[in-house]
Amino acid sequence: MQGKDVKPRFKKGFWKPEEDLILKKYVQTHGEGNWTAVSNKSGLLRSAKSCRLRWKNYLRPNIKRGMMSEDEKDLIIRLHKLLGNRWSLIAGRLPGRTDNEVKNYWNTHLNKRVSRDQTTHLDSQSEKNHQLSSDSHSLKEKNLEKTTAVRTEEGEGDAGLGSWVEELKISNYDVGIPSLPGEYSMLFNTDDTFMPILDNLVFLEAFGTSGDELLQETLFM
DNA sequence: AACGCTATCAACCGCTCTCGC
DNA sequence: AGCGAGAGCGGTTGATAGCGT
Repeated sequence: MQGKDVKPRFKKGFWKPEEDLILKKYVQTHGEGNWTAVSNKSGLLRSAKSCRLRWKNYLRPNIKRGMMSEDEKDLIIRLHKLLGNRWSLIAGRLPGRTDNEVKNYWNTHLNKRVSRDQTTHLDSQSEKNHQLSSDSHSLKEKNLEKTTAVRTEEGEGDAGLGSWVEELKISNYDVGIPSLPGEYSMLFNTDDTFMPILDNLVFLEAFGTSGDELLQETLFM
C-alpha cells in the first residue's frame, strides 16, 4: 500500500457527544470558518462539510430546539408562499432556527397541512378564483417580469431567481389578494406577526431590491 | 411479545456560487 | 477568462422511535 494515494476516510453517521465537545472547543478556540482546517486539525475524523453542518445546525450558540410555536408555523407557511423552498432565507427570519430544521418541519408537518387546507378550500374558492384570476393574471405576470428585469438590469447574475419566480407562478401559489395590484399584494395584509418580519431585508435578499422600492413600482407604475 | 408500517429528523450528497489566484 | 478550493444550499436518504394490529 502506497500512502500517497490513500484518501482520508471520514467517519459518517451520527455524532457522538465527545465529538461534539471536540468540535465545540476547536471552534471556540480558533473561530468559525475554514472547515477544512477544522477537519484536519481538530482530530475529528469528519469531513469539513460534516463539521460545518454539525456546528451550524446543532452546536452554534443560540440554537433554538424543540417544538415550533404557532407563530413560527404561520410564518414558515407565509414565507414559503412568497419565497418557495428558499430554506436558508426562511430560516433567517426565524431566530434560532436552522434551514435544515425548517426544511424538515415543512416536509413532515406543514407540507401536509397546507395541501390539506388547499384541498378543502379549493372547491369553494375555485369558482371565485377562476373569475378573479383572469383579471389579476396579466398584472401578476407584468409585475413578475418587471421584478426579474430589475435584477437583470442591475447585473446581479442570479440565474436562479427568474426560474424560481417562474416556479412560483406555475405552482399556482396564491400569493396575493386578487383585488390588489401586483404579486406582492400580501404586503397589504396587516397581519401582526408577519408584517414586522417581512422587512426590506427579505426583499433585498430575494429580489435584489427593497420592499419600499418594489411597492413604489407596484403601486405607481 | 412480535411484527410491520409510518413519521420524524439528523446527516449525507450533489450541485451551485463565490472568491482568490 | 479560466480554474480550483471552500462554503452554502436544497433534495434525499437512512436510522430509529412510536404506534397499531
